Amino acid sequence: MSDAEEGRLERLTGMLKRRGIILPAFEIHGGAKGLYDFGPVGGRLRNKVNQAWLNHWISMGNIVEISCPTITPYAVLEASGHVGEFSDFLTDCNSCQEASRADTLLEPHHPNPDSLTKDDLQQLLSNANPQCPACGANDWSPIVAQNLMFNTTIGAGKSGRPGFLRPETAQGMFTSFSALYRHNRERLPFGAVQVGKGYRNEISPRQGMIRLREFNMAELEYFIDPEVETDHDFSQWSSIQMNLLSDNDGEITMSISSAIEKGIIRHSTVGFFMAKTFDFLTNIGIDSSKLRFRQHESDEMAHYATDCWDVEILGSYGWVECVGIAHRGCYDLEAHENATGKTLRARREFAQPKVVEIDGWTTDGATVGPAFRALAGAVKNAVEQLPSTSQFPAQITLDNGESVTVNLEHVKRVQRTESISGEWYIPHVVEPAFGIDRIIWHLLDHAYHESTKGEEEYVTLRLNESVAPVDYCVFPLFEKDGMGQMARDIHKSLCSKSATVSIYDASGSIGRRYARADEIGVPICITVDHQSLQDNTVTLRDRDSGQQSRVPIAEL
RNA sequence: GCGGAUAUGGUGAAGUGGUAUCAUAGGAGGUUUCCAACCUUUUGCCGGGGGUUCGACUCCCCCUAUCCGCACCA
Repeated sequence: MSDAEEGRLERLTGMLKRRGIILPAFEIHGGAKGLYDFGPVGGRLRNKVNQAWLNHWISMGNIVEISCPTITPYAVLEASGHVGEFSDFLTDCNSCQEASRADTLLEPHHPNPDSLTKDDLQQLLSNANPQCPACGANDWSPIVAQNLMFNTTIGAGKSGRPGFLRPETAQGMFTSFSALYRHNRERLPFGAVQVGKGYRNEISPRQGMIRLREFNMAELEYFIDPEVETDHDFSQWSSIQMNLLSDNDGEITMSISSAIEKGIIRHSTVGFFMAKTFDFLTNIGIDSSKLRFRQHESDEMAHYATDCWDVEILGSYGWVECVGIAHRGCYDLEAHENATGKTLRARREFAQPKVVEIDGWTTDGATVGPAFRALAGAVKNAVEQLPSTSQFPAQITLDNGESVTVNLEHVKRVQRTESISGEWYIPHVVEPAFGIDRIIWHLLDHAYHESTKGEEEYVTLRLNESVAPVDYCVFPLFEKDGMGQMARDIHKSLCSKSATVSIYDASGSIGRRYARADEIGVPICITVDHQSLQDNTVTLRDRDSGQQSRVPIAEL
């Protein structure tokens, strides 16, 4: 970063703090790393970005909003792979209190302790009871999962269950898949969105808002049938050249639809959400020339993804990943199915029912059971694999390698015709995941505009009006002759409109008040002057151009 | 986690072993017919904890936070 850019960054963060947009949290107690407050101006900014995000997706018509807890039982994140991928298992030496990684301690006792579940590690630790490398004792506390997820205990005392604060909102969408599927009348594609907090106990939070320990995230899970080629309409983006950083082809500029045709974007639904994401970001004020899509290299991909594009935005900290659009395949639903034994599937009806001729053998339970006892199940499986032409008695090799003699009395001929109308499958998921704090940072960074007025430094925050925290400022030119009262009345009537925020300000010169409004990005200032008293008009002053126009109060 | 720098009103800075100065911002009043003007007045600061000392914002130790490298990063 150059000195000039560093100076700008310092002035920007100073302004954000001074004007109550973004401030270090708990500062009177010394502060806390990676935690920030959105202040009296920033709180509303955050809310408007969240709302714009929700509206953007819900308006697609087949996307619903849900809200799941941030406190998440251990089993959920174990199933999703987060416990294995995100945690180290630690145990404390009860003698010297030194913490050690359980998998490291157990390396002499297991070929690959890193691959073990927590319960298996605990078992192995209890049995092997290795020496403490620090003090030589053999007395270990119970294993706890620790590191990138915040541990907690759900419930008190012996009934407490281990859990975590969620590291992403996505899992809630997967665990409530059945309700979503039913709500959507069992038809795909559909999506679910969630906006909320996520938590990661980062080793080293840095760069202000960029890496946080508690952060605002917004995720969309879009469930699709992998066998249906969806025909997305890309016509509205056909003339927009996107900046793409492809894994194989490097830096290229082309439309989303061409990138899909050329196979650079590997899935058209991923491409569709890239285009929709481009719209969202530019609609709220991200500079499109400072936005690019970067494809993950295969070795960089998260443990669940099969194709992934990040949206990176250029700001004071360089190119920063702000959105990830991942094709997660069936990874998550399958993982939760395997862990719970519940069905998380959708049904696909065949165009023509499949007619299946079944012609073979099965076992007669009444004779096979007593004859083969524990092996009866394996015998059944083996017999059902036999061709219809088989002769009995027959010598059969079971799955476990054992050989048995099956007589005619043990088997039954099976001959029937079945009609199968469809099948169950695990939907695939395309997930656009947004880091709201990082996006807000870049909105502010891109909007922050320094100039000089005469001798003085002048700051304008050119926020898009869809996210500007304050919609209007109302100023009486002077607070006398009834101008003050008239301005107050206008202010009150603006405040009474839903989703409208107005500030009344009568202190300081009019220029000073405009400057204060410009600094927090108020798009329109309304001024009551002497003429207002005569004809009930006021001046509207545009933030970016400084242009004024006169309109009747009734038309505000 | 390692190495380096830093921490003084809301913000930006100065300074001293005897409780602190300046600019700017904020409040109140005045003045001004539209872009940080002016006058009067007022509020507000030594990151936290130990130690040395008659006395510590200042010297020493520890902690916390911030910034910059390195490492980590779904």
